[in-house]
Amino acid sequence: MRRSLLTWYQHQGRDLPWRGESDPYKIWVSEIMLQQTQVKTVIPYYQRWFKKFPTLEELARADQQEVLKVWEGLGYYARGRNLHKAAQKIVKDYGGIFPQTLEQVLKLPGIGRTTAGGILSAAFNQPVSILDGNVKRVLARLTALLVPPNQALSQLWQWSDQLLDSEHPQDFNQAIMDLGATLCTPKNPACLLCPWQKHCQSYLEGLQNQLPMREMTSPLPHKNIGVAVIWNEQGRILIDRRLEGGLLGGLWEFPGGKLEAGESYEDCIRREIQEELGIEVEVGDRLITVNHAYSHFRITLNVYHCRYLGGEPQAIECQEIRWVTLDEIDQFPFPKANSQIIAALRDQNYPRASNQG
DNA sequence: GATCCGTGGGG
DNA sequence: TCCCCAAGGAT
Repeated sequence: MRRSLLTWYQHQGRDLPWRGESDPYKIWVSEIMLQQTQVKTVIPYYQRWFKKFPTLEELARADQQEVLKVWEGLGYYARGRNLHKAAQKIVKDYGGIFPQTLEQVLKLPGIGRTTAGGILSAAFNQPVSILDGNVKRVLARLTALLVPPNQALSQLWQWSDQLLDSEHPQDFNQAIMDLGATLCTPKNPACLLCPWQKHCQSYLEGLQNQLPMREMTSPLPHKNIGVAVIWNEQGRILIDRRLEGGLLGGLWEFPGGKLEAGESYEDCIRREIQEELGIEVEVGDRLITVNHAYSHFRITLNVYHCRYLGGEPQAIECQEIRWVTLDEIDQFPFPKANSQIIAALRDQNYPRASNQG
């Protein structure tokens, strides 16, 4: 059974930029980028990353803002922040040499059991099992698991451990992930091409399109947000850097906040700007409305041009604030929903600028 | 153990 | 348009 998978992998495995790579730094970066993120999305970010941070030492020396700028658009920004923190820890604790024991690797921020197994098997051919989304799906189908995978994690880890080819852990882990990504897909699995067809309980029972069982999901709540593009008399815009811990931590944004019951967007924006920045603004024309879905809620950004009236801007509910021109704004990492606001500002501003000469 | 944490693409 | 889900980890 292991042999049939490895033979399939030898002929049908994907050719990916990090395959055959022996530098643990490069393996590590690929594993972090691939968390909850498809290969196609990762590849351009992966290439760009090493132009900016060719070595682990250069990553450790970088400023967090540079790291987040390269990560901009990839999402789950704690991954980028943790990559940076872990690089500094590796330089400090291990002399810049990526650690090679499971215990040490698991202590690095952003690395859990699956990522640790992925790194140790891919970089050092160590027999450490993994349980990513692909493996969960493959094993759930293989065994015809009758509960959602996340309700049977200890069982799935046992199966992953038992199946792992201890003679070829590097290729085996890559192979089972490729199987899940290319044949044993979430919808319409290509069972006729599968090397494990004869071993697959779901296929034998005709259940491959019913399994794995779905996880329980609750409907996403929706929030309406008032957002301010605050202009001063020099034609600069006020942006703020979000607090470290939570959603989009460390990224820049246009200030604003949640609309309260019975409140107009004008009132909301004046209130939020006073609370967060301690300044007064006049709310003007609506610039754009942006709908965006995060992983656990949806928002509508109602964006208004505002005029700065007075008060000294203070970083009350953020890390930092800055007045910037539209030309400078590209230097700062912004979340995706905000990039639509920037695009709208450009569209609107260029004709204005040309009219003014 | 349940929640939080982004974004893009497919059906 | 809407829902699903993708190389998960931290709290």
